[in-house]
Amino acid sequence: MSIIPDNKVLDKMESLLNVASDFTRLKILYSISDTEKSVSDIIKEVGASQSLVSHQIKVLKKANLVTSRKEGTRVFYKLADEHIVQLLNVVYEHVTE
Amino acid sequence: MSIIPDNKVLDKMESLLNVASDFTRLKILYSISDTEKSVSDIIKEVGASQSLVSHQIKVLKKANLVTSRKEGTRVFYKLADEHIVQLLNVVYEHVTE
DNA sequence: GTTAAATATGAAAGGACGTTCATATATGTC
DNA sequence: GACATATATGAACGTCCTTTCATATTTAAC
Repeated sequence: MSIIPDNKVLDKMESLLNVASDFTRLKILYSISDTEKSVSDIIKEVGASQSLVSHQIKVLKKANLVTSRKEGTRVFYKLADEHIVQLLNVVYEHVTE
Repeated sequence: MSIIPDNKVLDKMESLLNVASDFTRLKILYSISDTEKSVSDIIKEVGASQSLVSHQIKVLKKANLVTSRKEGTRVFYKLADEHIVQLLNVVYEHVTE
């Protein structure tokens, strides 16, 4: 793995890491890591304001880290794929030794 | 993994991801992922200015992602541990499908 | 159609961050 | 000591981002 990936790949890597590197967004990702959850459930579990959670979910959605499903007035979100969990795990392992 | 880690752990995760989520720093990490390299070698391989590379190495060092060894006027840097490579790999896999 | 609940959006403030430029420090050589 | 090379540091500028506040949109119930 001695070769530096080309700029296009590095750009995408930077974006993904950037999206993941936020306190609130990390909480949201963990909160929906086992099951899909509605926004109000996420708000309760994460303990942040409605507006903040909504804004950050939008960031996660735009980066394709989460997918959504609408049901009445509620919107359910879940992780887009298993890579996210792997990423969280690797980082978790690193910081907890 | 349904439970959200406590704030102390999340803070550390946020920091690690933050440090990793930069174009120049990613390049530096890749550049020393196989062997230790001197700053001047890193500068050549990464293609950034001396000042920028030095500043960003400092960030990596402060976050304990790299370790250094001095030899005369030169300073050699290498990755601090294998978790970093794992992190890069997971992210790389994700963005290249 | 009004009201209430759930979610999304826009603007604005404040701080953090990447980069450049200039300069400093350290080490080796003559 | 003077000089050259390698690396580090500090200040400054512009830009991006997180968060809050206020408001809009959507859907269901009555």
